[in-house]
Amino acid sequence: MSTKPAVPEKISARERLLAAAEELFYEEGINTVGIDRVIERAGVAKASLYNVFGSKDELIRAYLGARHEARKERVAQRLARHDTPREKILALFDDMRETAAKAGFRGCAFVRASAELRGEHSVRDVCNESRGWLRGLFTDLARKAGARDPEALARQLVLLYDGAAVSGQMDAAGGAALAARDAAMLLMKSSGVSFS
Amino acid sequence: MSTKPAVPEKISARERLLAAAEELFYEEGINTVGIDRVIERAGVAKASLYNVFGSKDELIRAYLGARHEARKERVAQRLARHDTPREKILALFDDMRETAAKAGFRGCAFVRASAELRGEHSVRDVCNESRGWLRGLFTDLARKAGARDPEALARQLVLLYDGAAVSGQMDAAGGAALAARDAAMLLMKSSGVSFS
DNA sequence: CTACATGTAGACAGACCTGTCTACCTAATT
DNA sequence: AATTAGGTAGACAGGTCTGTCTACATGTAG
Repeated sequence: MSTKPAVPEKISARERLLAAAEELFYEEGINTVGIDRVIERAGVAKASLYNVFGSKDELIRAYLGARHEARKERVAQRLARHDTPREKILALFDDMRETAAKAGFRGCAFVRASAELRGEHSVRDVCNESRGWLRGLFTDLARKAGARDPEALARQLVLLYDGAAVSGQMDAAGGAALAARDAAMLLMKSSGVSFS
Repeated sequence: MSTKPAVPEKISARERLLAAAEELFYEEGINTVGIDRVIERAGVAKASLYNVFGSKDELIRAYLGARHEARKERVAQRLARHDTPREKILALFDDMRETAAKAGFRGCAFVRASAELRGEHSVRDVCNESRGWLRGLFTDLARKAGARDPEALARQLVLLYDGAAVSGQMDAAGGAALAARDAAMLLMKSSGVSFS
């Protein structure tokens, strides 16, 4: 292990490929976008893609995995800004509101990708991991918030969260995430979560 | 206008194509499935497809339009079984529960199709019509049920409805529509809908 | 009998897809 | 100085895609 350059200067082919895949796959769909367009936007040779990832499927998995990691990071930072579990739950809907308001929002990347897969597929594992993480997070927060039935409340909160993403993908009018936040407050109240 | 045969005996190429498109497009995606597989399953010549529909895009529009009409019909029949607006709203979630429980359920066909389109596309119009109809139906029922803010309640109910469809598409565990129904009851209660 | 609508079968064009391969280049480590 | 890791450029194979076209079959209306 010799000295590695502290500043790599050049962005590696892997990172440029992931960035290009992120833009193109999310915006236009994993089946619609071909390899050629990805390497063109990344400014990378085709051989590099196959050296690094081995196949398009693996590139898709890496793209979704990177999105999952990025969301975990972003959510963790946002949750750290709040103290009570109740506020943290609402913060998740605030995050969705900001995300869905951005230009180019097209809904949940995992739902979109899953819609394009035929039959069983290794890409589905990444989707399941992401969904499990989200549901677990809601369940954990619901329990800490003192909900009578944390699993049941979490399931309902996930419904609202997914619904807000779908509306952001399909409907021209915004505001779905805000409506979801309001509904989440009511459901928490009915579930016995105390109001500070 | 001469006498038309009362019993056509043979199913027209159009109907067989729509039936094949329904199965294949919904199950595997509109981009993934090629024309050749559709005409093979329909047992129809390629020229017939292009004589009747003119293009694959038009076939997709017809497929989604037929789904929209079928859902309107199915929902109308179910709503007719109930008297109060409150029960009719809950019946919509019962319908979703039954639909999502069927083998081969893959989520909302319009959301799935929309996820595969790149940029603006005439297929999106059919999706928007379907979503407008659903939201209008919820709004109408919410108003008749005496909700304080029918538009707001309808928006929340649509969130739950979409969320249930997403969960049915993505998650192995069922029961999402039932959770959505429970949440819908709570939201109605909070919105001032009287309990019979 | 004729004319027409509706259908079948399948070849074909032109484009795009994934994945492999050869040949070359550049910079850092040994 | 030599080696090696990582990258570029692009041709190529084999397949699939949409859409068009020709040629033929069948049944019904006038």
